[in-house]
Amino acid sequence: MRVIDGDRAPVMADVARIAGVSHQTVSRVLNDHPNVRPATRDRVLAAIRELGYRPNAAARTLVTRRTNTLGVISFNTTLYGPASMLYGIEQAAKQHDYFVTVAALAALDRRSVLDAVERLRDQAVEGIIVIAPQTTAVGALANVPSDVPLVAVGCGTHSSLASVAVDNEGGAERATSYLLDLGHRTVHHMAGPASWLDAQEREIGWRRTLESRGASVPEPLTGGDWSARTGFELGHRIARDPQITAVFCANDHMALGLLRALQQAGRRVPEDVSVIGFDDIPEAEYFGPPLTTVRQDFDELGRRALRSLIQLIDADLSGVGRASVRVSIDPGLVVRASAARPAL
Amino acid sequence: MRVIDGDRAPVMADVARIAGVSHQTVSRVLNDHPNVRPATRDRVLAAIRELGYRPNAAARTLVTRRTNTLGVISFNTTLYGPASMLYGIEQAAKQHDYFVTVAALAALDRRSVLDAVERLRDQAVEGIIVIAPQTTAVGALANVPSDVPLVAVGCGTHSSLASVAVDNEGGAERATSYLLDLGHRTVHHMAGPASWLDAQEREIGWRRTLESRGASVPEPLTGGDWSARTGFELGHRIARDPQITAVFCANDHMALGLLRALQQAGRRVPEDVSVIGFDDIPEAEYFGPPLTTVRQDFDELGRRALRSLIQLIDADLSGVGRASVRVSIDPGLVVRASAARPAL
DNA sequence: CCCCGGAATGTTTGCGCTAACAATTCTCCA
DNA sequence: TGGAGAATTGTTAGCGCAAACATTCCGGGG
Repeated sequence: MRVIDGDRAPVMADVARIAGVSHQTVSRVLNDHPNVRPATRDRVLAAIRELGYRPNAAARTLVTRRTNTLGVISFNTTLYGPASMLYGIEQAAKQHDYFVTVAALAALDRRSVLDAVERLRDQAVEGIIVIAPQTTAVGALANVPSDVPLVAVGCGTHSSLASVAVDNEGGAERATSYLLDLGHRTVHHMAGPASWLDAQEREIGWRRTLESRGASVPEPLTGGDWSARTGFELGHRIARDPQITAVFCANDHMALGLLRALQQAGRRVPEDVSVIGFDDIPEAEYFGPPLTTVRQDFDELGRRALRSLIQLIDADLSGVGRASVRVSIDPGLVVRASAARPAL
Repeated sequence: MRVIDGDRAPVMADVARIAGVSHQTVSRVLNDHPNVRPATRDRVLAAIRELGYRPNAAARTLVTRRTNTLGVISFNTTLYGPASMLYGIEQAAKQHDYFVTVAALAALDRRSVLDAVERLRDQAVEGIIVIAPQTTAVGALANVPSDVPLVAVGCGTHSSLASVAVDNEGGAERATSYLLDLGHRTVHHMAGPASWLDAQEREIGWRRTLESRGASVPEPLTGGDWSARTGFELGHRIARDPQITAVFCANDHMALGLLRALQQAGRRVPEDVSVIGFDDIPEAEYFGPPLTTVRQDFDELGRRALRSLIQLIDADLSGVGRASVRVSIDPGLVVRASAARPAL
């Protein structure tokens, strides 16, 4: 018996004593077992309320071997995309009675990713969602021991992992076609960081569209890192080239930088240059001018990822072999004011 | 004995058997106890590696009564501020060997906040950080049973809670003074949502500055919800009023909306109207024109909150009474191109 | 040479819970 | 009215670990 006995948190046995039943009956009430007389159940519930009893999660986990916890690994939760996905994941997890613990990645190398996985496994998460859309990360993930279900979200659909992603190529194609349809001879591309799958896929979609439409394929502008800053820097190059009439940017932030660079150079959007982004961040509508862009539903992406993960977990629990989940979501073009027919 | 005995995860006893020691010695090695002969330690570590042994967190928690887990409650992790704070918190938590589980708030009422707290307590978190800067949330928090340490971050410093926050009044004062110093007769204010403490405090700082400098205090523009959209809508009103030469916006996103509205109305920034924001989001530098704004270091805010929380937890553990932590961080003005002297 | 004291290791106990099994009550019909 | 069988409740046995206590080992001083 402890010294400070009075303020020890109540345990199941305490509840049982008050309710005049065995602790097992308390357990049955808590776990919604059938075959508990309603009157008994009520007595137990009353005792629980009276004591402010709260089941000990660790003890339960120890015997059931379930933690009801999922892990989310994310590179930079500060970006709009990852932040939204995390939000969607948490919302959905709550509904499925799972907790979500996050592991932010300090860097992107193989090592950091595996460390994060280890960290989460130490905490005995039942499954992991990875928001780390870089080739290195996806590569590292292939090495993860398969005893923990794992879903990659927004990491392209080409990897061998279970994954949920937007159809980047399709989105890029839509944007590029739209510009071509407006009458532009060709479309330039401000690419995202080469190490990101999304960037690669968007570039592929753009290139493929130009080729299939018989348009010339200009050298894409590389070196961007998704930020407005690099969009601005690369934008200067675009602003200097009067040949360029249409640009498809790999994301909205870079598009913002480009708009700024064009404005500074005195080139009007969309009269002189048409610009299309990717993501549809909430601010895109208020850029100058409002940005035409490809919409990604990050929230939905997160929810879908969560659902896939739970499928995987349930399959594991019931001993069924895992079906390799692979979900692709179709992005839509949001037409606003930054793209128009070219001047003659 | 279980049917599937072969692939059961190894436990401490397995390691002990392989290393030829007792399970307690394994425990000692794991917990860095002194008085373990180096040779023994090596044998144990080798056995651990060989088996791929991983301690069972639940079992350890059951006996130590420590989960090494912290909870973060956040309203909308999609916003730049909360997302950054969450990031800072997680980074810091990792260093202190804590896990972070998040609970996103579906709504802002008292009930949702308390539900989130309950959820986290069910998971036996050792402490909670709340990122929910609304009056209602803070009010609800006052009702939380005090057996779990709790720190509010970015929720103003006026509540009775332990808190870490930016000096909103100071920041607002800095922005307002700057505009006044440029020669504007007065400064208008596009306020944030009235239910947010930050919004209230920024408005107070703005008002106090005008009063102390003897400038007239115009009616603030209300109804904003931090979004570019509402900034745009309220912006129309500003654009129509030729008297207005300077506006202090409660945050950068609303400032973006305002810039757009002014541009649409043909009013130039900063020649006709000066605009200052609050937050310094990464994009602010690339607005048209680059936004002069008050910088909040969200990352640092998150780290500080975490440190405060850990102090609280340690105080609890060692039985010392909790000192009421209250940290205030000084925001700085970032001068860019959206504010200038008024036209004569 | 023996014994003492600390270093190193082992044994036992219990954390709070659920599963498995055992025991006790009801029901309902022959 | 007496059971058979179901419904309800109780008892026991771990889950995997760390703390408390018990034991063994070892080196050096008397």
